[in-house]
Amino acid sequence: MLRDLKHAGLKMTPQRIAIVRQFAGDESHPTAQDLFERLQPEFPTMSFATVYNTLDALAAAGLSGMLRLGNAARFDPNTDAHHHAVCDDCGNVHDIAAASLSPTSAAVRKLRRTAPGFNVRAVERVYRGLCADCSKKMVARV
Amino acid sequence: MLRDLKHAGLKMTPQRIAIVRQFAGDESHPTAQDLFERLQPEFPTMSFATVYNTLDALAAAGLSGMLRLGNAARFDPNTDAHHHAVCDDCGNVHDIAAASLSPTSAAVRKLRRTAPGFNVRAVERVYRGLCADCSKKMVARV
DNA sequence: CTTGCAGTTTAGAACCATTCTACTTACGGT
DNA sequence: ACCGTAAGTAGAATGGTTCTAAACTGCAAG
Repeated sequence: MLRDLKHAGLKMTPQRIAIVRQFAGDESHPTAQDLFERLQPEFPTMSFATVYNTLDALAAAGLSGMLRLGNAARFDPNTDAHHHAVCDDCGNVHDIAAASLSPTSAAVRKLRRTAPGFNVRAVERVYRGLCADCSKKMVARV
Repeated sequence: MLRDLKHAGLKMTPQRIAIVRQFAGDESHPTAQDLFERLQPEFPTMSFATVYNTLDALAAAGLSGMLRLGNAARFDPNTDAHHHAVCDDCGNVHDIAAASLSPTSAAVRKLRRTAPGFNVRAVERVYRGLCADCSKKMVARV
């Protein structure tokens, strides 16, 4: 990811390197707040704007994505096509591999009927339910 | 919807009646701000909290849903199973009818593989692309 | 019809996430 | 080493949502 950052013509500042190190490979879909807090010890003077600027730059370079499920935006370093499974109870988000986000021809046909003229680019899915841990807790609670 | 409100054991206040009147059947997926502004002329003293409280009550009674696509939450009075098509350009959201939000057996099988233990309840889809109007504009712009 | 009270509304403050601003700093090409 | 400019900083500003404490009001029971 660092290599890609450089390749995208972005300057390699210590802050960016630290953010990327913290972010790349993180599957917890952290918020800006999360990343900011984790970097506090190393960069006590870092500003929120830097976290947002860097995440925006990564997104603009196609190196990361964003996800909105609650009040706060969650950032996602996984650039492979994938969907998300969200736990109704704890709110944790898991990645679900997908072959592709491109609409299937069946989806295109359906949209032609229900939303004529809409030009689909991608189809995202959110699976809602209970994650493994919370499913167990629910059983225990009864 | 008003009947359902009463049936859900909620008090019929003038504010709630006005909100429901404004909201029911609205396919624009309004934000709290939108509804608040539309009700200003009729209820100049109404508070934001009332709009949120009422929308929360409706959601709790299963009479409406919520959707998070940008900074602001959008509310959705359509309780039929459906997905959403979001325009990349103008941000407008259209409903796409769906037979059901229950996971297909294929989806359940896939999740068993990629997220073992996750207990799916519903599958929501977001179709991203350009709406009919914006598609036209894009063509015109070239 | 009156009463009581739990559920509602209100204004405004508080809170959180995000963006903006004006300024300083420092990466990286020459 | 120098310079231009991209990036970082602190803090204020903005926008959305929730909270609080006090006043009000449907509505069920008398």
